[in-house]
Amino acid sequence: MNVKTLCLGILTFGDATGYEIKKAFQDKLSQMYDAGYSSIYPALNQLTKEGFVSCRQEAQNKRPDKKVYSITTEGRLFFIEELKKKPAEDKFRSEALTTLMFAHLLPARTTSDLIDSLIASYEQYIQDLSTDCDMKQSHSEKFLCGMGITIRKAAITYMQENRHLIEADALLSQQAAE
Amino acid sequence: MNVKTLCLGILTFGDATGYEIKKAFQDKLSQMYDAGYSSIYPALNQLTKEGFVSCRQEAQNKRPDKKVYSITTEGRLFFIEELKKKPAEDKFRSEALTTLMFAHLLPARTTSDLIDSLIASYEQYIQDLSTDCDMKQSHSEKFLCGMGITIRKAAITYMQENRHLIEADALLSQQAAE
DNA sequence: TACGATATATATCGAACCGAAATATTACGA
DNA sequence: TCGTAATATTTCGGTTCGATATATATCGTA
Repeated sequence: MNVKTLCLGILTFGDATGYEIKKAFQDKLSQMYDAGYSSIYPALNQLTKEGFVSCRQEAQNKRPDKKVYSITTEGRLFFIEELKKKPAEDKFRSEALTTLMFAHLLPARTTSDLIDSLIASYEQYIQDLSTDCDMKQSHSEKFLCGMGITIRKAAITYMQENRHLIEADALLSQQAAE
Repeated sequence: MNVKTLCLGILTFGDATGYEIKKAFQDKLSQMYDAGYSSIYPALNQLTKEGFVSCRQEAQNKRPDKKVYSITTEGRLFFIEELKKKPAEDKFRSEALTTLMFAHLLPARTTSDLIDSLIASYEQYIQDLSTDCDMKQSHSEKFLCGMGITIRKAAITYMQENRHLIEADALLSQQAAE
């Protein structure tokens, strides 16, 4: 599973331009998989060469030509085969939480501020997602959306209940330094 | 924040070889940030050129020379400056959950099996982490470890309580097709 | 004892992916 | 009117990933 394959997957919902595919990544999948233009447009060119999508060019008045992509029968078959393959392990990367491993090198205040702003950004995320989530039509989308909210709520509660572990360390090492 | 910077960070805990740095990524940071040899070794070469680490070569009997890296004063200062920068947004990527967006293209059984094996892999992860977590010395490590466990537990509960949303859809579209 | 698996140790290739910028126009709100 | 957001595509450079190659020691087990 990669960006190329997922472009194909998004086209199973209907024809779309590269720009619209990028929006679909954000609307439908951003919780679980994101992709940028610099991955999507080259992917569409490759898929066209391979015969998995077809492309019709629509001229627009005073805008760049719109290229509308459709999935072909071969593309559909290929995508379903890819779906059946064992998915890769989930990946999570957080620079903010990584920073906490080096709390001993920073002033105690910085550590606390970092946790505060991490909690704040998660709360913001939950708020944005909650309004989105109600508007979703399909059950799958609601499921994924709710998953994103649940995970972040659990993370916030955990941070609030356990931040003292890290903050105590930071204070101690600061006192030792003084 | 990137692999290069984090190699520097790991060296603040003490001298290490590339191989040992890889292990430190797994032991200390795997929850939050992972890196492979193909990122670490070139990073160490660059850091050496830039004067942020020094390298002493230790000959070993019948094994390749061991290159032990130490962080320099400039390296330490540079790392602390990097730590102060605003961290990038957290990133999460799950091919398994992404697959669920295309449940309508797969037989209903496959969807259920997918959720089952996702729950199983999270449970395995929690078990592995729990034993690790008790052995951790520093509070920061315990904090991050606990975070990983908490998030996955929340995800499992959510999936168990809401999987029917997706599974009902899959059954319906299958009946419609028959 | 022989065999396979695991651990130590480094290097590198190609592919995938990301972030940012360039380009050009319309539409909308302050 | 001025700036910002939306529509739409392309591309550059840098980062990262996955896989493979090389070489040896050690440990368990059949």
